[in-house]
Amino acid sequence: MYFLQKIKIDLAKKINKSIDKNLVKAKDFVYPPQPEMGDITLACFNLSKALKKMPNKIAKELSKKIENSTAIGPYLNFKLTDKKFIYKILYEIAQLKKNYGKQKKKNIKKIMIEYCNQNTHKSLHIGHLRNMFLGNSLSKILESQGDKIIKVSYINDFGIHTAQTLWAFNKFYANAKIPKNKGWFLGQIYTTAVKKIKQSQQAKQEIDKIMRKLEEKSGKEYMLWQKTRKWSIEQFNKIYKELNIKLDKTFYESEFIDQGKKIIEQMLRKKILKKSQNAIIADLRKYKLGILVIMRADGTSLYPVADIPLAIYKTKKYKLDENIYIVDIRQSLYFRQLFKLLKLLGLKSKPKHLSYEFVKLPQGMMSSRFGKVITYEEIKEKILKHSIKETEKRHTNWTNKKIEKTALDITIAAMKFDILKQSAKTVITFDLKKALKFEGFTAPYLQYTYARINSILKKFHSFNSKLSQIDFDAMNFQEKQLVLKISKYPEIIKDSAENYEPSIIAKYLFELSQTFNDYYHTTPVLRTEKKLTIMRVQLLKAIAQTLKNGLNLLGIKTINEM
RNA sequence: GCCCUUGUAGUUCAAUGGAUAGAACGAAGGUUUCCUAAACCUUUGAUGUAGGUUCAAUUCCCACCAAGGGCACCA
Repeated sequence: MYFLQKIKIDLAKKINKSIDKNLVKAKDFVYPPQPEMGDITLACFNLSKALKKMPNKIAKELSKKIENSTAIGPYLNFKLTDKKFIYKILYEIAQLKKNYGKQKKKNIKKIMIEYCNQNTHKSLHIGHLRNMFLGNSLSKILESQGDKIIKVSYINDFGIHTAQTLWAFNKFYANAKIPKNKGWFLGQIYTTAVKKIKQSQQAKQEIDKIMRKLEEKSGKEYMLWQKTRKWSIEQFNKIYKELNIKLDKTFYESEFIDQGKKIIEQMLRKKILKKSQNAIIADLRKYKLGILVIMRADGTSLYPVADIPLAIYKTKKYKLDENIYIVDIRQSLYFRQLFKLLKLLGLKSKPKHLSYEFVKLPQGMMSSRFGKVITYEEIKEKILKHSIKETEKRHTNWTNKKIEKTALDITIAAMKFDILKQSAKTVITFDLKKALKFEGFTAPYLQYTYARINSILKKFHSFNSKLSQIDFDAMNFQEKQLVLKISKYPEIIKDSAENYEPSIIAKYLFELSQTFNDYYHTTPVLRTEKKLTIMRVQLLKAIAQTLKNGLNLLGIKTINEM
């Protein structure tokens, strides 16, 4: 257990003893709005009812009985940052290093997280990035809390969109020169397809025909599908590598269709599904979940045909405690319908749709179906270009290779942070102009803070001083505030995991950096008395470690020099 | 029509019923013989409207206004 948590438990015990009732819990302690008020606080309003006393009076009485506490109105404030506290926190971090913030569990759960659900034959855009970044970060965060996480992706390589792209490919790009980035090229074709379909009378029939060929796995169309499918998958793998996203397993829709069709037959016999207007549907109106179409009137498959067998396969093969789907909120009705069908089938699993809001552009909604997207490639190239320029400006003596490597790390970090800093529950308005800003609440700001600390630590040549010999009495107010801030890190991670919100970590790391940068400007670390240098270096090490650990949970690399 | 979100500073976002509603960007001004100025400091400015519950409401409830999303053959 982390030291701050221990302190809260101890304090709660002391207070409960003093009032002779078991009313206060560790989690009742919060932090005062102003650091001068104290390090931790208990609001006495809730005690007021149980003790039948004015909250101000309770606070005042308690402050007399409990050491290091003062009452301000109804609040009972405590000072924590004494020598022992500082030592304990810095010791914890120095011992645990990259494990600082992690939790251990007795009952380890096996949780599958499905994300990175891309469509082949379509553009990969900023909306998909939100999915990837969230999934990547959440798996790391949940893993840090002691559970076993299996990261999987599910590629939709079989929907009608593939037939649409193939249709446009044959019609308008048959003789086109195929560029290097073939996956991106397919995205462009898809956009063309959507436009041309609107203008063409026979398009729908022709596309339906292709779709049937794909279901039959025959003909030139199927061959072309196989070839182009690979283009997309290669593109995805390249992007995952670039973004440092690692998956344990990838499922493909096309691999579950045949199995799905058999299950659909069974479900028809069990009357879970029925025929209506030649299509196969699930009538879920009595559960207030409307109607879900499973198979089209022409006999071709829709998405539940693969989703149902996949869910069964996952649960049985992996023996999951939890099965989490990270998917756009616009599919929340669909997931409720899917989960209901799984339940009707008797599948004992705990599926969870972890939704997040979509990404829009300043001009409005983004939609690959209407060709209004910013692709991954576009964003990356623009930010990278800017990043290279900024890096060159600062390091005229660096080699091109070093500049490019650093600039790429900054670029990926900037993209990830820009998305993750915002709560998953809110719509993101993605503004490329703002994404090119490397100041303020951005990844480069955090990376820069880390690089600065690193630069000091590099210049410090160790005296090999023991933590227990360091004079922490010499710590000033700002330094104590920094220690207090890093002591909160483990509970920030816990909070972020419980709420599935990487944004909590992003905000915390930013605040920590702000406090540090302010400190940096006021206080010399190396050019001062030796004993102060030793003490400050120790503090800096702890801050750097905390920044590194936190950024790692967001999937962001720290940079030693920038 | 039914269901679900969301309205906070010029803009983009915080604040899980608690102390003076915080940041960032923008705008205006300032800091470099001093460990990286991708930094720091100062100024500027906001809870859609009208009620209710509460000792206390940005937060909970109701109505209205506004925006967005989902709802039978896209995923």
